[in-house]
Amino acid sequence: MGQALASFSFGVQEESLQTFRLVQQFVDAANRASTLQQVELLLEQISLEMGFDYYALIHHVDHRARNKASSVRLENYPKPWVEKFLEKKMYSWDPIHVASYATNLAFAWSDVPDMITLTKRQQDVLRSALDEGIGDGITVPANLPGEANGSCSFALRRGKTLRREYIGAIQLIGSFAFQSARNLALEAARSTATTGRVDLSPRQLDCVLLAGRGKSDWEIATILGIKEDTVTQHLDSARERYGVAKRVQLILRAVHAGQIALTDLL
Amino acid sequence: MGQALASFSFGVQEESLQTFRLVQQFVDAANRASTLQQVELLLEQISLEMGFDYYALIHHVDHRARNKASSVRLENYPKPWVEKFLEKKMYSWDPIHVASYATNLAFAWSDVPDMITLTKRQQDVLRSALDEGIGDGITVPANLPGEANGSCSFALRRGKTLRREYIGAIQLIGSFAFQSARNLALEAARSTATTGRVDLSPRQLDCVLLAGRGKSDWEIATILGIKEDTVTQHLDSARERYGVAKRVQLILRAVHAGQIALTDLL
DNA sequence: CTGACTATCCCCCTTTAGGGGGAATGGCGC
DNA sequence: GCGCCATTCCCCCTAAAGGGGGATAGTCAG
Repeated sequence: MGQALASFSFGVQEESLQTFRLVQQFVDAANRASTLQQVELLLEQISLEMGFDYYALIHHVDHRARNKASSVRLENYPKPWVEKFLEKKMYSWDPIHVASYATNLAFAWSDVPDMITLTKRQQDVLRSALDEGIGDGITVPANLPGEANGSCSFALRRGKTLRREYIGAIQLIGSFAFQSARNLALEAARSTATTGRVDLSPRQLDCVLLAGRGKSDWEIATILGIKEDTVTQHLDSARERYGVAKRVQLILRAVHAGQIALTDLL
Repeated sequence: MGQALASFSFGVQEESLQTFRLVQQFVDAANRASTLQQVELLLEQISLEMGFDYYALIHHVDHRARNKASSVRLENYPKPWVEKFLEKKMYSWDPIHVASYATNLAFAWSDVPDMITLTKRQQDVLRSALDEGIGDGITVPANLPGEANGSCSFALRRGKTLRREYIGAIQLIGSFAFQSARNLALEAARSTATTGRVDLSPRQLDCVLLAGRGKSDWEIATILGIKEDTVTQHLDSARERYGVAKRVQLILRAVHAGQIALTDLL
């Protein structure tokens, strides 16, 4: 497996200032957007201005099955391709998506073979996309711990040659676009469900932290130097506070509430 | 809890081209760097050029305990602060770090209270940093699924006022710097240990998702319309893939790897 | 002082998870 | 075709989690 060849540019010298202004305008507009439709319109405009045919700002999840409130999908790919994509559940192993888990930087699709080792199935995906008229493109990763992975891509129709000059600009545009869309989706999701903030006691936190690391009640008791029943009691009352019945839910609620960090449990 | 106020700028109009060239130069140099020492030197130079006193390009892990090969720590914070930071294991719940899990964009430290709800302990951290002479700063998140979270920060001495004009430039500089450092560290670590990305099968994902919502094996079986033993089997093999023994750890690994979203489980 | 909360410990019980074995089917890659 | 993997199902057993019921002692605010 090779490494992502970090490349960067804002366009040739005489164009760079102009490109920069394009980015500035996009970011300002994205920050002002109050609906996902507005963000999508901005994506459409900017992709045209930069000479792209397709855009895709998506969370890598099953958009048919999940609660759509918290996951975003803004794209203008050919419908048959989208159908096939969802049908085969490609979102979890599509080579472009997998490559986006290997870097924080924007990358050209034609560089993907240098970034990850492609399985035959993944090579088929690239060919399959080509058949649907999708050529080369650029993808900006958008991964947040504890959230579904996502990305913002811009692509060309088959046969067109990718201009890499704007990859620096696209890095910024993609990042800001995704954040804007994500915030709007989260806002919409938040309005439905209100979650009151609950804090755990220090000792409860100790137990929850260790439970989150996969320790059993007995192990936690041994580590903390108290009886197993006491640990059980702490975890019982912690679950009661969050109003959940299972250990798994307790840990996830504590992580979501910021009481413990996901990285502290791994 | 408010939302991150995405802001962007390359500096005032007459300075923007100059700032852009600074970014371009940094990125070019970062791409050419062949050792972590070179990257650190670049960080030192660029932080000076942009008027910062401190830089910190770090993975959010225990740098004393873990295998240092794959985790990066380049920083010039005051030694007492670093000592205290590691001593109290702040890397896992430091408010700046936690805030960096909520966005992909560079953010000012003074905006953190608008991004996440600070616990009392986290407020103490900010005061404690101030006591050590560390004032405001800007952090660029660097989170990759399946890897330790990280970030690249630039900070000022206490009392100085943060100039937000360069936050767009810093977004790029931080991202490229981190990727460069990460690649170099990985290259060095690749010889010893290989940490491959692990994917779950579609059916395993179905089971893990429901298990993460607190369902029992029997309930999952009923929902999916298969036998309980099959569900157990899927969860067994899923746990085996991640090399973990407990259900809780399985869910957390899947969440951290971006296979399922935390918000889909609550 | 009293009531609320915390932390500690003890008992009972049922359900669930985890650790061992197996086996049959179908798809895909080499 | 052969091997690997995903998916489905079956058996065994022990360990752990969850749902009840208690008790004692300390802190802290009203």
